[in-house]
Amino acid sequence: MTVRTRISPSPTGYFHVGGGRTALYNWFLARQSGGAFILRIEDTDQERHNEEAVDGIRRAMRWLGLDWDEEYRQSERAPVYAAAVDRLVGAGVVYNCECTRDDVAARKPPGAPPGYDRFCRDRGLDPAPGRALRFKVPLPGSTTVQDLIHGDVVVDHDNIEDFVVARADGSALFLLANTVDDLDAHVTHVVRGDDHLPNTPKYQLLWDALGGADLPVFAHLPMIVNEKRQKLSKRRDTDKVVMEDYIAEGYLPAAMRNYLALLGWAPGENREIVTLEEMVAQFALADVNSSPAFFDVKKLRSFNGDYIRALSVEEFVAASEPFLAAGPWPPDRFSAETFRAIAPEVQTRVEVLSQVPAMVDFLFLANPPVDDAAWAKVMNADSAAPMLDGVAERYAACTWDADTLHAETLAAGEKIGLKLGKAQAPVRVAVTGRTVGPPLFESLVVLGRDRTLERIDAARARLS
RNA sequence: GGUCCCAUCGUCUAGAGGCCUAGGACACCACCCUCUCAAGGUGGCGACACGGGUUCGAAUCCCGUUGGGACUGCCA
Repeated sequence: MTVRTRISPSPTGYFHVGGGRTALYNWFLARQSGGAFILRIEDTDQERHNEEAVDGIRRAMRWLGLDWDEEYRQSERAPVYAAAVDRLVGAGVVYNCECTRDDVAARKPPGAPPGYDRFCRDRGLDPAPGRALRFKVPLPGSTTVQDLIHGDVVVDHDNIEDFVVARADGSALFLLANTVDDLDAHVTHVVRGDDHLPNTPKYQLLWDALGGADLPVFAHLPMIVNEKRQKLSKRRDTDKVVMEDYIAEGYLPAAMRNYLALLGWAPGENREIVTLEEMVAQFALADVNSSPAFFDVKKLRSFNGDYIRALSVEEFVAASEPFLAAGPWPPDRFSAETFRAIAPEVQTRVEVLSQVPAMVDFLFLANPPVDDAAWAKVMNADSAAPMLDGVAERYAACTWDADTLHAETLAAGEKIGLKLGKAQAPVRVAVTGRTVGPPLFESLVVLGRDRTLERIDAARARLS
């Protein structure tokens, strides 16, 4: 039996990191077995879905490096669902219901549990406008979900309401469309968030009613949660949930993939940074945890830093390009060659690519802004002035390489009783505008003698 | 409220009854390296929710308690 897995996002907003992990696991399963991975856009709710989101899903999936073999849109499959509804009607497992939410609530004593009270179950209502179709949950009975992650979950039918299968206008609801699609597409593994676990008995009931043979294998993934241990949601956690935001911030797909894969699964042998190939080879649903995992952006950043440092300089330069293109300098002042010269120093100093421009802006801005706090901290007239005077004189005449600049700066500092650590600070602020940044002497080499001297003069003038 | 799920350092996890004095990673702290900041190196802090069983032996199995979460739409 060939493995067939699917990811079935609903295009109501941008692609979610939780969806990313679900997609990743499904993709692992398909790729490790030569099976198929299906993208199914669940847009049966015409009201809420939006087309831009569909593109966003595809973009995010491609960015993650997840390719799919088949793609479906539920909105294009209405006739298939209509046929399924007919089969259910024919089998006598559904009934028409005219109750509104308010009707049901009015019938119940205050404080009673919500859920449909099966009022219309035996009324034998004919189809008519305003009447939805409900599934007649077999009573008595119980359904067992055999879940690879949670084990056997048994639910008594008394606790399953007669859920709506088709709207009054005849259109299919999530549960029906979802089940029919899995049946039609011969999906073998349903791997999704465990927020769907309570739906699964209904899914199984429908599967049987539709004449499905072997059920798919189920694996309900633990939720990815926020610091309050609530499931990550677009509304509550907008700042950390949207995949596109991470793309924009300069995370590497490989780092995101690796981090996501580790949320609920571990490759073993105390290893964390693992290649895609290793993950595909070693991933197993049986090894997935059952408890929720906090989405820790700090750890993600750390992973990203690791991945950035593992890049070759050429790869780093290429990955930085879009962020450089959006830098705060006029485009004509940017030089790829200059960036390439300092790139190895930048590479060990950023955790996300969006930090790159600020590391090198002093090279491409005519007048880099001077940070006020930095200026206040190191530009005290007593030592800064003589220091700047000293290096100005020495830099004007010396050989322009890092070793010489290092020696000259050291000497200028010693002359006024400063160690290099203290001595370099005013020079750094004068030239780069900041107290921190890439190594000073390498930076000066790349900047060039003329501009270095100009900036030292300007700072010196401002000092007096 | 009802149903269901979950419970190892702050966080992600290793752990399938003796290998556990509970391992790794992120974060944090200290030190080393060092022109700043990083990176790198070394070390440190830090957990089996609680109570009962079962067993010669339990983080691991069972029951209960407590605590968290999901679901509870003619949304998906």
